[in-house]
Amino acid sequence: MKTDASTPPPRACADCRLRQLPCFLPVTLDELGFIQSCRQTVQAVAAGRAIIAEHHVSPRLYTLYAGWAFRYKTLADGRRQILNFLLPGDFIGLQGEFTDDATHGVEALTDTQLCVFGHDRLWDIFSQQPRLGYNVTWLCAREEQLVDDNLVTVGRRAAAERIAMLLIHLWRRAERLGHVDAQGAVDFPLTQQHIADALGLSLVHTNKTLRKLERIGLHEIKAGRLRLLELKALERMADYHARPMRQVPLI
Amino acid sequence: MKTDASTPPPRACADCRLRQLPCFLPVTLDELGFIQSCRQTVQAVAAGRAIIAEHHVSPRLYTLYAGWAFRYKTLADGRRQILNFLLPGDFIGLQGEFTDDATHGVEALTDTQLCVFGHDRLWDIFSQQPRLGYNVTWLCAREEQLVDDNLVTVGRRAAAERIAMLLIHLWRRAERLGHVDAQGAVDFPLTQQHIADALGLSLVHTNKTLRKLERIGLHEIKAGRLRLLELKALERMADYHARPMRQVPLI
DNA sequence: CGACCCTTTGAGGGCCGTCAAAGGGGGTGG
DNA sequence: CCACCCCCTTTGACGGCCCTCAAAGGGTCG
Repeated sequence: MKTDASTPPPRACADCRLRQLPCFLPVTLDELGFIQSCRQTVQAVAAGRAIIAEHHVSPRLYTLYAGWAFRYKTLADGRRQILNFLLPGDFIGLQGEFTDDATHGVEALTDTQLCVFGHDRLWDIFSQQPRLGYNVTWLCAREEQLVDDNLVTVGRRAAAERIAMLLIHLWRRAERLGHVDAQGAVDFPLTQQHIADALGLSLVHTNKTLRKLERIGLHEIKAGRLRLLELKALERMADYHARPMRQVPLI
Repeated sequence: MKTDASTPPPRACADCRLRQLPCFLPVTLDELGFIQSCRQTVQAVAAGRAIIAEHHVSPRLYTLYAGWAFRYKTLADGRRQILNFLLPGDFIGLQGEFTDDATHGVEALTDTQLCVFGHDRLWDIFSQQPRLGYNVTWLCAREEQLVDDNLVTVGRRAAAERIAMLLIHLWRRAERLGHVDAQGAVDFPLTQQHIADALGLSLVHTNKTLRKLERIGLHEIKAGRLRLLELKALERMADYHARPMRQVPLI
């Protein structure tokens, strides 16, 4: 039902468990071989450790194979903003390709497994496999959408609306990946501090608002798993509009 | 000194006034010819009119040739969030390529001139001119950075810090394009409502904060032009860190 | 000259931030 | 196996930043 973050990606991309999920675009055998030739190595990063350190340029690109991570930025005095969460299949490190100073950090939220690509292969992707280049752009545009959405949430929604939004959003992303169990629950590894940092709220107010939503029976977070008990009510509260699910690329 | 929004782009891309600016990456003659062959037509959009209507999928891509615009999203009850501002050279419409529902609107802030590309040419760019495909990704990643920065601002900065951030940011972008006059002023076509919508503030509070910064002499907005009188103080207030200026692609 | 948009200022209140402290749960070491 | 510790969660108190409501002033265009 879920991808085990302790199992590294298989040696052959053809055996990749992610690729077997219906939410990812199929690739040709040729493209698959090319992707595998780009894959430098495999790497495990433990929960709480940096995948890309803030203010450091990473010479690598990654595909998140298993586990959750997040992109973030911090101000000089320590205030932190989480930009978006990364789930299996997400591509990491593209921003570093086009700027001299690394702009944000990436941290593992759970234990993670990563497929590692040398950044010098990025140009090879575009020049040798145009369709994969197109897909890289696709992934980039898709990540920008996530940030767009989060910006609207942080800029214009009240605390309860923000939390409703985040819960629905993450639940849906986990659902796509087949992580929903028979009880309608998904793994939910965020602490309330993560939620606060993603939503532009304080920890205390995040806790009070979460408890309020839970008390009126909209959702339940128990033992690191999230269930949405009143999806419609949450969607109404957040002004959430489901997007049609569409296959996305996987590099 | 500034690009006149009433002058349409020249017939030949080789005569493009934007391309003569040092902030844009040079292209080969071959690429230039290709870009011109992709350019369907030219379009003027008056201040306040939609370039891409919210909730409509645009079958077109644009390069903003002259004038300012902005991307935004609105909630059902009318609350609006501006995601980022668009200045000459920015590429518009990429998100629409990869999702079924259009996710955001684009509105002209001033009178604008646009170069129009059919969206069916996007694939041609990747397949026939890999380097231009790479550049499209570059532009996409760069726009995401803008949204990242704005998200940090809205999520974690206080009102005065947000405003300082926006003023510096927009001034710098205009400077890159050579829009600074001898008095250190740039065109600044935003209303306070735009500033409020970009920063997640109310109009009233935006006004009061702007006046406060102006009263202590940090900046001046007069006759639609902005001057930064105390750049260092503004940067300290905003925790702003200048990024090295680097040439960017122009499609 | 009136209409409309944008700016400006005041008053009052509520949402959310900070400070403070206790409770719970899992891991580690004695 | 128990004790301790650390991290995360939870709750209360209080204050301030920012929101809403309201209304007047200025500039431009028809």
